Amino acid sequence: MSTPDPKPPIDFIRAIIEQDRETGKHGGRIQTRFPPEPNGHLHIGHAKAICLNFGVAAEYGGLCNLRFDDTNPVKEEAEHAEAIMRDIRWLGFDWEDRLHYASDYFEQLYEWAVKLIRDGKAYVDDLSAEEIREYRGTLTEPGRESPFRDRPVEENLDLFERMRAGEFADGEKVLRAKIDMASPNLNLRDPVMYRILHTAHHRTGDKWCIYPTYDWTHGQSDSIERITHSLCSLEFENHRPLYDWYLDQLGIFHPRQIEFARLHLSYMVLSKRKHIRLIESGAVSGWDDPRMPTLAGLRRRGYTPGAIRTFCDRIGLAKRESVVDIALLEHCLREELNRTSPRVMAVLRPLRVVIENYPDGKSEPLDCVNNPEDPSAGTRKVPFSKVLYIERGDFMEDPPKKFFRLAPGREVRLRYAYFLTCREAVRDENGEIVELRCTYDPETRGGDAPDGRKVKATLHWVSADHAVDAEVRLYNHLFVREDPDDVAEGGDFLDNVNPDSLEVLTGCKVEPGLASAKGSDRFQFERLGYFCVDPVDSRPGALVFNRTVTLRDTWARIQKASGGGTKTRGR
RNA sequence: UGGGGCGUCGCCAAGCGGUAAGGCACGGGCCUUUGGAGCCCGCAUUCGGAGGUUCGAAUCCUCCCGCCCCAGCCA
Repeated sequence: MSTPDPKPPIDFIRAIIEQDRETGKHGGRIQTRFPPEPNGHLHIGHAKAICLNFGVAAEYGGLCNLRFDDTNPVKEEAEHAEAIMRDIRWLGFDWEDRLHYASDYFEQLYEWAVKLIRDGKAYVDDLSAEEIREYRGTLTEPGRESPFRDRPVEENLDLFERMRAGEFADGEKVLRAKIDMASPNLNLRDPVMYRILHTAHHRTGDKWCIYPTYDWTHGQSDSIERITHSLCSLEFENHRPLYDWYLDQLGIFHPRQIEFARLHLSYMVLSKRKHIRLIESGAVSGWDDPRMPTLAGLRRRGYTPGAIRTFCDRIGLAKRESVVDIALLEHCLREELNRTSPRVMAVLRPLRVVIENYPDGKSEPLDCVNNPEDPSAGTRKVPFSKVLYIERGDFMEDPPKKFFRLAPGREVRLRYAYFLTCREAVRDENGEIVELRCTYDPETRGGDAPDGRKVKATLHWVSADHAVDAEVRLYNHLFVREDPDDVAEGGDFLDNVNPDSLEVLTGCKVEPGLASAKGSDRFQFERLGYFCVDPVDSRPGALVFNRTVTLRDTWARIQKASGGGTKTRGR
């Protein structure tokens, strides 16, 4: 009662930052940055880094920059930078006027390189790429020094200037830092600082034909921007001594780099290289395919930025490589969608129902609640009539024990409408059930029986005469295994692509109010899941919905537990 | 048999010498006009393993085992 609330646990990075604030480091100033390379698209793994960097800055009264690490002109494009900015804004973050490019620092970097040469800390090397590799040594053997390592400073200066002037061909020379060819850390074995690339850059055009490597650029870029905490993923831990070396040689502002484990998700693949292969193999339609873990794909699928943000808050932050269960992401999604999505009725696999005792030609508007989680969402009218569609999976002629939906002779409730009793299943010449003959109880309008009798199930429905047709795309996990890389000898992650990851349903029947749905409108199709209008393929009169995520489905779990049984057709 | 990291419940993750938080998943119950939502309960005598220090160890020491990263003129 009177004991003060214990401080909620914070992650190790925030702990370091809080400590730095207390000790007054940098005068308490906090500055972070998100440093993407403008190639490829952002995915949910990047979202973790974005939420961390922008989140930390916001929490501690600091600032977060957006900086494009555009040091490799052969791989980068302006259009990717645009897509990345759009994705970050969509996620809900704002870098205001702090948009930077590593390429803005090329001139400064060049001057610093000259300084290192003057100080005898860098040299121009004529070795070829292959030779450099050979000279580097191995994990267990030290490397050998290049024969060009001890060139006089004046010669290095001259050569480096001529490299910049374009006198040499690609690959002919490089500038290397002179550190230690015997270091057990291979990054310190005279790393390359500049390579010759006669390639136009998306921002600097033809101004340069030598380009700084990432390792020579990153730390100084952070320094220039006065980044106090430079957060990056684990694989850069081995590079930290190199970044420290550069900063120390230059005697410039020294950010603190802290590494954390990047995100891995079950049933997903989070690497640019693999995403490209998925696209090129035709497994998915593109970067924004709703099955892709890219922010573009998730957005099109119907994910909300808020759900992704809370997911990033809940996965925690540590140095241990881990694989987060996709169920956690889906949980965060449902949590938000449940609160915010208007309910609507849609029948994906229609089964015709004729109510024999309902007057021909009559139709009545029934009151339906838009969102039981949000009274302010109000109600709407949905037309009811003699002929309806219900979900095929909601009827079974010979139901198993725990199935309590419709069956011959059984009474159920039609949501917001009436109690309905099945009298007969009508079959076609192939023996397939094509229609149900039913009766309703006029006393149960609205869904309650005056005599107090109960039913065990409530079904969604759509009036046949009023229904609007739609196409619905059902998505399942893109991979068939939790770890897509879990393949047989010589196999490939593409072998694990789920052949049923996309199921397209046409002739679905949705309630009439949906005719005007557009953009990326989100809905809960009652009893089925959350769906959104596909922002690229949907048209008025030719609606297309994407299933964002299913509702939790106890019945499906019961079926699965009891040995699978019938395939979950209706769900 | 070089260096750098990491090993706490099925999956994440707190914990930092005082006797294992929380979330997801899972199981059970209540409630319910969504088999949804909500509510309640359960779920690590044990922290990769083995020794040791200590009144007391997931936390300190030693050894061992396992996993990840590094030999791009990628980032």
